[in-house]
Amino acid sequence: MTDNTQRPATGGISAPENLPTQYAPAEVEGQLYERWVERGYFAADAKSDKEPYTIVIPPPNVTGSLHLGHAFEHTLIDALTRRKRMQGHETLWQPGMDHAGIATQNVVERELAKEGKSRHDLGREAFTERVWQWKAESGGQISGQMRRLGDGVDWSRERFTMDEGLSRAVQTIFKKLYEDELIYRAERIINWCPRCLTAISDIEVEYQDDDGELVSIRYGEGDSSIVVATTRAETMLGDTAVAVHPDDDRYRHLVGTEIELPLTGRRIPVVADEHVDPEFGTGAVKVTPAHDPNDFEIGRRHGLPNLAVMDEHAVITAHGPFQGLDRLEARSAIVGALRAEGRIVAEKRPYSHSVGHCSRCKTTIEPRLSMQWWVKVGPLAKAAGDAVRDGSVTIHPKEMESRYFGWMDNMHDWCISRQLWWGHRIPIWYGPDGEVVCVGPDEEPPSGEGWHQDGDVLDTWFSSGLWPFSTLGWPERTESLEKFYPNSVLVTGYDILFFWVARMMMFGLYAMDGTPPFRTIALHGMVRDQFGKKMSKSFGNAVNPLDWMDTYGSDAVRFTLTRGANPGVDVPIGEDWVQASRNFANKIWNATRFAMMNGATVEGELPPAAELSAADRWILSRLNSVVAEVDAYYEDYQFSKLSETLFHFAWDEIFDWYVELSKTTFAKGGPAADASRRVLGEVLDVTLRLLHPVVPFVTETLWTTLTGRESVVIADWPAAVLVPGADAPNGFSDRAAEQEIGTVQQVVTEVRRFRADQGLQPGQKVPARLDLTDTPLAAHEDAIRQLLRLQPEGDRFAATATLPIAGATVALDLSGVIDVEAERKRLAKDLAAAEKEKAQTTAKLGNEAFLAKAPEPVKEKIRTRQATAEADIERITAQLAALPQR
RNA sequence: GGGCGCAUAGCUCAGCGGUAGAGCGCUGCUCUUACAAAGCAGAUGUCGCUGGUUCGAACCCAGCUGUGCCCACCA
Repeated sequence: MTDNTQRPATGGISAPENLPTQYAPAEVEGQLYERWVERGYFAADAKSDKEPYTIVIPPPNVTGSLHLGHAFEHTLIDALTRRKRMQGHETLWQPGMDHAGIATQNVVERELAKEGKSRHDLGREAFTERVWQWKAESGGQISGQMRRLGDGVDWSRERFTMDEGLSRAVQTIFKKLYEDELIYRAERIINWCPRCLTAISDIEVEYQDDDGELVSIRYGEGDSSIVVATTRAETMLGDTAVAVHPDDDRYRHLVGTEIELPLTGRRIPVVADEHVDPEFGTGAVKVTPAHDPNDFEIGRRHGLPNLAVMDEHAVITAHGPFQGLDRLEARSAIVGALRAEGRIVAEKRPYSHSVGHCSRCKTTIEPRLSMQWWVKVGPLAKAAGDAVRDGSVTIHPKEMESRYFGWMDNMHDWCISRQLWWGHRIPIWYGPDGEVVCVGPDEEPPSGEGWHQDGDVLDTWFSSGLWPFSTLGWPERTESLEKFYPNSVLVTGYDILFFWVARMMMFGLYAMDGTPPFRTIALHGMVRDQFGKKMSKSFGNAVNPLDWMDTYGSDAVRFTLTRGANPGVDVPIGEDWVQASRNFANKIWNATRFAMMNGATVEGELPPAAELSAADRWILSRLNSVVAEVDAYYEDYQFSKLSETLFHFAWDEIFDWYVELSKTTFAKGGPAADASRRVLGEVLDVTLRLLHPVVPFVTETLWTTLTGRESVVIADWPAAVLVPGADAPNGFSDRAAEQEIGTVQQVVTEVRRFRADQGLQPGQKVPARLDLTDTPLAAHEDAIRQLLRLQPEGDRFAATATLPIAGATVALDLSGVIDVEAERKRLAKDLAAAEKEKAQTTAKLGNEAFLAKAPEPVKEKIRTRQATAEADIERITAQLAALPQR
């Protein structure tokens, strides 16, 4: 769709005089969003001929609400898709949510606990029903918040990982993996959360240093005794060996013998194993195969029994005085008992060591031997690594690749079964005679006496790994799947590179016959507070982005986040910065308002180059450069750069100079004013379109008012700026005009500085007289007078000094009103700076090595600097000489 | 224990081989008819330390110090 096919805007603010002097974001944002949705701007059509552009949302948890991290990620995705939409792509921003197995089950269980019930009181079916009910009532508040942010997602395609369709996808791939022998069942040591009562995968374990106590315990008696050290004394009840290094002479004589395990009356063997580090501690380690992953491996190598002494709640089950104690009670009880027997030979307290915690509830993980389902990741991870290695998928920023490879190349098999009720139930049925049957989506499960389904559900990341294609209808070959797979880019935080990205890569390549789920992975950083500290609820520095959006507008929040977004780098954000962004929005608002009140227009062709003033040509030339810069930054995911570029171009160049210069032109009227009105309209039109992906709301209001067209959402993305009559088919460029306006700026700034230094009031009468006759600035005399607020015709003064700034002559009155000493001081400072600059450049140009080796453009630059310094010295010396003598 | 990153203005960060930048904060002056959520002007840095490469280093190399993150089975 192009601009001229758009209908005129209806309703809302349509005339500049209706725009209030201050921008009030809250009043317009909500209505604009609903209008966009109603008009179907965000709907993606699988039948379209346009080139597709697809991004899937990293699905937020149903339990979640929008925090700044989401706001950040969504802003980046939204900006990318909005731009592509304007560029004429068939754009899909796929929304949806994740069922978040453990997290959601925990929330609902907590709710039940308030009623004094547990999930077991309800039973499996009623409990899951209850979760669905919870989801319907309070889950998914995030979608309302996404609307507030302005996320241009296709709501008609919203998906949930527990939807029927997505569940079919889960079952389908499970069966495929099972049949390819990439899913298997095995008894291993897994990470067990004794509070959630489920296994969790390695990456769901968070390690942190905890203070513990390292006790050294003497096993056995006399010459055949061995001292072992442990932080987990309670597991000794399950010890089935002591291990030493095979080459350790201290213990060589004991290998193969049995020694007494204290408190139990059992005798356990001493085994030799390479895993033991003879340098650490006493060089002897107790072996508890049922409660430690390393010990399990040692046990397997030596055929040791696995003796479990704790149940799923981490309560001791071993017969004896410790039965019924939980692991911590048991630990101190056992240490006490050992001490009483004189078995404790050393204690080190506190002893800081790394302990695993459940990422969901922070409970200390208990390694536990149990039967679980696993994905054999070897071949899948290999393919996922290769896809990046061979360049079919690229990672931004590139430094993150090494992390990705490090993970993919060393991935352990993935434990996918969870002892939960909320999630995709494992499609495995067991028969009365030990049969195991995997049931596909359209198959009848076996029935009859003794058949039952596996009670576990799948890891929540199993279904989110299918997200890039399950949301498009897979396993069916739908039109949407054909059109929108693979996704164009994945935008997500580096923190879930392994949780999520790795899984999508493996499953995508596997399910889609080697086609990766996306071509590019663009990783962003984490949002932090204004001091660079991690935001967390417990630390009290977490911010609710909705509060800021209410106060300053969604655009302000979005612009702040984008402005801080360097690829892969964390983003600090503080309220001051949101305020600054709001000020920017207000500035755009007022500048556009001014332009419209002065008749700026987008109607008709741009006037031919010959009819444009230097200022017009300058700003159009700059506009053309900015369009190109912004495009380049978008292609490289340099959000910070593109926002910064637009911010400075709009404020420093358009608003501070072009708009100010145009005031004089408008006041004069005539054809020059008409030309300028058209140029100002053009510049704002293009700039608003460039800004729209980042600040959609304020640009929509202003652009529709300025142009009278339907919506900037469906406007064309700006292309090269073309001016009739200018021989510049790839975009208008006018270096001479840029230089000329640069000189005007220099003169005006110089005089302003003089006046500020002199403390001269603007109301005070004409302290400077301009004589620009026969200079290139003659044409700008009126504008300069206006900018300096000089009287149209100043009196002549007796004592004057001239400032030969780039050929212009500014005559300054130095009689009477000025502070001669202050001026002398200022000039002396400037003179010193200029002389230093001259000395530096002269030294450089006198350096033979420099002249021989430096490239020509650099030398040219230095020569220019030298010339400028010399001119400055001449000028300042003249000014000093002209100062009244006393 | 490995791997990766970072140290630049009071704060948060750009710059990554040719005169030190931005936003906020700070100091003056100004209600100039788009905007005081503004305008104009200004101050502020031996670019962590030490060496090296180069005509030239904030930028490249080495070492050091400090700091952050990721991974890892050290009892």
